[in-house]
Amino acid sequence: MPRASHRPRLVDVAEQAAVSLATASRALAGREGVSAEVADRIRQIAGELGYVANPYARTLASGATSTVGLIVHQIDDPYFAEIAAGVIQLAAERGLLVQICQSGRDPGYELQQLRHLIAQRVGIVLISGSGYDDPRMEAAARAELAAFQDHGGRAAAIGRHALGVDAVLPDNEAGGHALAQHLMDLGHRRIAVAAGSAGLTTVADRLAGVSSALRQRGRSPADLAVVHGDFTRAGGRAAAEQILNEHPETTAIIALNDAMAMGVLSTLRSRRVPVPARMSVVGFDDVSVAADLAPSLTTIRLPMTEMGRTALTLALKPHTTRPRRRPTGHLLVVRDSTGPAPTT
Amino acid sequence: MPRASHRPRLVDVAEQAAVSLATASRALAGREGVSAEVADRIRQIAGELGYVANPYARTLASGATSTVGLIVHQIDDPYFAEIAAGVIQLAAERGLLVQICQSGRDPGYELQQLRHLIAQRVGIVLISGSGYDDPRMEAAARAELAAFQDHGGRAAAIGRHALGVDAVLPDNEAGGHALAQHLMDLGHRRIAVAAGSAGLTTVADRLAGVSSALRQRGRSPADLAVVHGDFTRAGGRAAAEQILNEHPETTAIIALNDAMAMGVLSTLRSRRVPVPARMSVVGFDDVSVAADLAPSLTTIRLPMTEMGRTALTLALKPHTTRPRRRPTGHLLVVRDSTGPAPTT
DNA sequence: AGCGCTTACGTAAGCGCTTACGTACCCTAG
DNA sequence: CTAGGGTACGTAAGCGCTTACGTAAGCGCT
Repeated sequence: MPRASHRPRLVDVAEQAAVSLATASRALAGREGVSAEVADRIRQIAGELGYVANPYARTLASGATSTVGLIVHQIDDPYFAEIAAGVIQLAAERGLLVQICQSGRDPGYELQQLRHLIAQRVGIVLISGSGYDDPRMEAAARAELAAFQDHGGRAAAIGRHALGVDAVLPDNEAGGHALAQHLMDLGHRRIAVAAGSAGLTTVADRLAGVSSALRQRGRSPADLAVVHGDFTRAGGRAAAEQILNEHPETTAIIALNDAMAMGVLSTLRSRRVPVPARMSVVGFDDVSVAADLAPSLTTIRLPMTEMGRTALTLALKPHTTRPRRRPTGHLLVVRDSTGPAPTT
Repeated sequence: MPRASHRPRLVDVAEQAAVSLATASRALAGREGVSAEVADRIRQIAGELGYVANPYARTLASGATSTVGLIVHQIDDPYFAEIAAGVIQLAAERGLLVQICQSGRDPGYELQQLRHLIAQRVGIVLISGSGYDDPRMEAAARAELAAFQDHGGRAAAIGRHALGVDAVLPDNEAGGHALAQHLMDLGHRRIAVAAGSAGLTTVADRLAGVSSALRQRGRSPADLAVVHGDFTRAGGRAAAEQILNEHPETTAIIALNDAMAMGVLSTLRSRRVPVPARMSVVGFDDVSVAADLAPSLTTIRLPMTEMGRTALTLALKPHTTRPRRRPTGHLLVVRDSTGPAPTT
């Protein structure tokens, strides 16, 4: 491990300014108890010396951390990359550092990462990505976060409601509803869903929205062909294969995220199923490539970058007993992957 | 700022084990000078207590940092996201933490981020993304890194040769060469290049490869229509427009990264130019979506995740006077976006 | 028996900050 | 003129670790 180096220390600044350590510290922290002239002089000297406080010493002495830990499923998934971009942006504006961990969609490993971050004394934990339908794990994470907050830490979640912390909540159900409605408006009656792993709450919520839309139109959700797979492009490809084989009458596929939608489009292309002439496809999230696909993807837009910023904003506010909730809103973006149901 | 909390400290472990602080520290660090039985007892007690060393205290005392700072242009660009994934993976295996900064492709801001990371006492700096054709900035960054390494820090770069530090170097020139060759093999004679900003060394290198391939076949690189734009999808769209307007005889477009290639495809689609029947398109990088585009993209595969891992691996090795260089290798991946030149 | 060497551990001095408390000094009120 | 209360600063005690150095015991050797 490398060894940190001989940068100017606070003593150097204090010496130059002919004041004590305490005064220098107060002046640079902008705390009161220092006359304006002295404070100015100290700040100027610090600037000239290129003094930057050693965060390790500062944290050790004060107990106050300025790093935020961010847990994502996979950083190279555009959904999480965009969230991370938002978090990093805002953190940079606030002079905070961001540490990123990948959980790989494994609840056990996620819990481990969470503990690791807390043990590393980050001040803020941001946990993003769908929750898991695994009461033990969720309870453990919840307990961990509660203890963390009891000891002065702050936490916020993105896309998970069951953690007992402030949360940014995408309009999963409403979005699913809007997608199904859009397809029914186009005359589709045989709709299939390419859903992510059954154990993810995001999948359940989006699916619930789809079902409720069907019910609203007097149609039985039981008619819906739901195929589960990984919440990835590969999962989408597999799901599409299965749908084409087992439900050949399908005229529209709802993929529960854009990654799966891309996989679905990929399979349809190789199977020479024209989109949207023969099959309509919709996604969810509106990752930035969605607009550039061929055909461009009809989907639900979620403001991912914004969501990252909001989560950090929440975490920077003081802890409240009742967790705050910030719904994201959503927007149906109609592009070229959807069209009227084939009349055959 | 939150306040860190009452976790077990090393004294607690030492007390329980009835040994001194020093012995406990040594035992947990696995250093010698402790008998096997005592060391075992200490480790066991630490485990029971859930003891995790306070990294701030540890760093302050030892001067050894275990965080690595990673600078990327944009984390939500798949190229960088995949690199980051590799870095984070390996860091997790090694028990290191990763701090990510975005430079937004602005050399000035990048330099600022670099200084910030160093001031924050990270032990390792990883700097990724194309270099800039701005001697002042590059020299400043180089100087900053040299000073950092002189003081015991470690640094590595990904895709930049001029920083005087260990570097992972994508086969930019060879890749460009291979792309041009592939297109010429298909009979294309009117080739245009959708290039990123002229100030990026990556752009220059890839372009040089293209030119050399032309020269090798006895053709003048002057014939090549080169259009510069942002190294993004939007830049690709704009470049394609310009190529279609100003060089209508073009039958193949080389986009110098996949993002631009996606923009190019997008424009071609909206202008109803069939790919590859009327126009072939190639990209560079092979980001994971490239295979799922319509048509799937012929491109040069770079092992981004691997590159991230390699860069960190280099940085974990001791400093050498002569910077190490690790070429990445490359692979031409032929997919559906390229075909024979139209015979008209 | 005495010497030096090694091994296993303890003692204590920091690392560079923050901050509770102490102490001058000045101002105002009585 | 002094008591009381600010204000502006200094003193010093940590924060939780690491590590140079000290020490005592055990060993083999002459």
